[in-house]
Amino acid sequence: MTPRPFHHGNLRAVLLEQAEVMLREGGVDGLSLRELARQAGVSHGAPRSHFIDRQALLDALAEQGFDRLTDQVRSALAGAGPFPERFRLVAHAYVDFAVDNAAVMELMFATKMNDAAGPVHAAATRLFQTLDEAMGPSAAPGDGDRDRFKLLFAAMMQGTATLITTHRVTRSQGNVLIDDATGVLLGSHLATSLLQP
Amino acid sequence: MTPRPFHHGNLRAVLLEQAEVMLREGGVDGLSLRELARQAGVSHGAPRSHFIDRQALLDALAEQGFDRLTDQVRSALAGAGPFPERFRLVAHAYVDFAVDNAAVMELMFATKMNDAAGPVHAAATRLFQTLDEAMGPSAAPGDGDRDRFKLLFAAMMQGTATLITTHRVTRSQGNVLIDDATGVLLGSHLATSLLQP
DNA sequence: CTATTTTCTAGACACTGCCTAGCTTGAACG
DNA sequence: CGTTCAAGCTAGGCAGTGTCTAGAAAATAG
Repeated sequence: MTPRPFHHGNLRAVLLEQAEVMLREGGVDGLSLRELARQAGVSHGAPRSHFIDRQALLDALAEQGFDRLTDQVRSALAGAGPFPERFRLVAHAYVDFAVDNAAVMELMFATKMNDAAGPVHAAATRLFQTLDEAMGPSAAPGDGDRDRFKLLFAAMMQGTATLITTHRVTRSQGNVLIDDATGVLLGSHLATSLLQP
Repeated sequence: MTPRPFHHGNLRAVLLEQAEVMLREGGVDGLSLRELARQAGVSHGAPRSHFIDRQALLDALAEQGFDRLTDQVRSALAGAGPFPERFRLVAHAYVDFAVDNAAVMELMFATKMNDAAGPVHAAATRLFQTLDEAMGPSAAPGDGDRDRFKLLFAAMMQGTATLITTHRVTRSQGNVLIDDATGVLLGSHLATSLLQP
């Protein structure tokens, strides 16, 4: 057996990758730093060089989650056509991510992540900016209706995702819910300024 | 010092009460069975007679949370006047609870609570039924629009609550959001069957 | 009064996160 | 090229946790 080199080389990346697997299988509680080190073939203290805390690991996972969700929304937006359809696609992309990554979503929207500073909140802000882009070019900066519409849309997606991941609603019911939500939102008076720029 | 009697008498109730205090102060992670036993003045194994698991304790707290939220919604409904106002009051009651009991809400809507059986899910169902009553008497059983409206309303409240508790939105922004949401929902075509029974 | 069941105690075990001291290695620098 | 130096890793230890067990104490039932 060739002994593993002392320096792993890219331990951090491996840990993050394995951590997400563990997260998916055993939830947040099932994520142990020591077990993670064991699977990576390093000593139990090794992860500390890359993540000062267990919470630091969770933060990194949450940040990664926000970035991936942002990418998913962006790519849904890339192949989007006429205007009302854009929101349907974005909403479905959002909820799809939430369903496929329920454990990560739980990290992303944990009350722990409350410090407005920090990379996690920054990643969340990036996601919000992407949602902003979905609404097309801003007519006037500080558009009140526009911001309120965005929050409404975000709340709708997040709420729907929660209802599905907590099994309060089936997946297909969730799809109907998304379509209803986007339909209702786009039919509201808050959307008029977006539809007629 | 008079020694505490061997039998505590109502340990379960005391544990639940103290657990909620600990939950509020230190979050889910800060809730320790041993510390709980210490505060109650019993041995570390005592809680096991009432909660087989740590998870069983969390389940009980979640169930209690659902019941309290249901009560809060009910009492908001009790003093409600004209129709459109009912939803505003219910939504505010819901979100108020979520803000004041963020840690408990996290338990209530954790992905762990996924078994459709069990008292937690039952308590959640009771909450949903209460939401149903908020819509007034059902015209026809199995009203599709009615159910879709209910889900839309639930998703809206839950999403708004999440946005606030995760500090993505301030409390006052949240209040605007709730009013916007109820306004938009009640102006939608899904609400027509409710407004004209 | 006795038998049984519930409630609690006390000890043990495996496991966890975190801290510390020290070894190994790659890289920077004179 | 040789020497520092910092980063990455090991290994041991500590306090704390959840869970299991055997058994004592008390309430309850017969």
